[in-house]
Amino acid sequence: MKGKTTRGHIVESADRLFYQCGYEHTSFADIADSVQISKGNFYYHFKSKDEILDAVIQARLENTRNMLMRWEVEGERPEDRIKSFIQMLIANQADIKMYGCPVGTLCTELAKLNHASQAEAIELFTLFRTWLSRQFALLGRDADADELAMHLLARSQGVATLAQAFRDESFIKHEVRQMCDWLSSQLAQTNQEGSQ
Amino acid sequence: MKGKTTRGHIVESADRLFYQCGYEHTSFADIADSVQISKGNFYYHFKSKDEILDAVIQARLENTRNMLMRWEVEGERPEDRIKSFIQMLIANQADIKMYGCPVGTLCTELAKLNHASQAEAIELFTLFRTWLSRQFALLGRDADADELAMHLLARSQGVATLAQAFRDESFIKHEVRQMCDWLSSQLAQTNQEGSQ
DNA sequence: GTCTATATTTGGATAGAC
DNA sequence: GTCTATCCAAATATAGAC
Repeated sequence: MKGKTTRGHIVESADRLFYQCGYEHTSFADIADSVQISKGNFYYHFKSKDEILDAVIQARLENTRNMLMRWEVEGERPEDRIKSFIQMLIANQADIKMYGCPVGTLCTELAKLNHASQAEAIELFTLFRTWLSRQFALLGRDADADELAMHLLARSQGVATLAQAFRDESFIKHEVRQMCDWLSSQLAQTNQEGSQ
Repeated sequence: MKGKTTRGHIVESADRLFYQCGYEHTSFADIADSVQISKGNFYYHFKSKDEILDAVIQARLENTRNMLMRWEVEGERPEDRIKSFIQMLIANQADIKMYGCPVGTLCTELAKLNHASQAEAIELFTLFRTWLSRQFALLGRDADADELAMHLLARSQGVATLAQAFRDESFIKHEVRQMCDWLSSQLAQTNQEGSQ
């Protein structure tokens, strides 16, 4: 969709390069090469590198919102939807093994740069956080829904960081199983409390 | 100790700046300013920026080895020593909130740069991994000692990443309590199996 | 809208005086 | 061992032709 216009191509390539090589390490020349346009043409579409970053983050936000809506529709019960989140680690394991989590690594980098778009990047985390929190609330865990959401987010971040450091996909699979077990135990706990 | 010589000062300042601002984003000028020497003097002590990074990683490796040996001496039982690891998140919570985990963020950055010193940085993770694994083995969990070690490492990485993104120290405290609970449940499981 | 050419700045690195 | 001066390459950004 986005890829049809030159601007769309730029955002698409920048998105991938920022993920694979980092924001600061990716130069205009890299993006220009990738999109097959001249460096000069660039500035017709964006005033600065920061503007490209903004566009990339906005695109990621939109993609994430769409994905969460899809999960919401496709998953019958809240626990099925939470499983969609956990399974994302499996679906993207090849990329995660090579480049880590696109959200976590971007937030980490922007924090060190003290970059103006930090807040926007963190909003990516917030999308998952509030969505997961809502699913847990639907399961009757209103009281600690946000804590459960943050716990699950943290688990997936840790898995991504170590899977990348040790270049280990089997670790992802192993931890995903444990996260599913954890979810089941939380459901059991919920049902137990609900029946009291 | 290291801080007495100019070389030591450079490594010390570079270590802090690499942690707070990232390796690539930290320039020679930044380090020179911090150490209060001229940029030229620099090259008497190191041939390149990469060499400084190597020195920083070696210093961190040594500091980590010393810390692990200290924990080994100070902690009576293996579970006490593992608690030392978990408590590290509390001891360093102010820094973690601002800059994340020094090991995780360095490994993540070097991976994106595809930097030659990646392997050395990952060795920092390996130190914790093998040390934790040994503690779990001492608890009689030889079979899954490494998995337990990786699980704990991942948990702490995830906590650091999210605590930094959301600038939230209370999240660290909350998750540390849960990690201690998890450790207790693992000990219970171990004792149960041991008595069968 | 896209190109080439170029200005400007920064950062890593060297030379040589002291 | 430390300094100043300088070189060189890379990266962001601009100007202006087509």
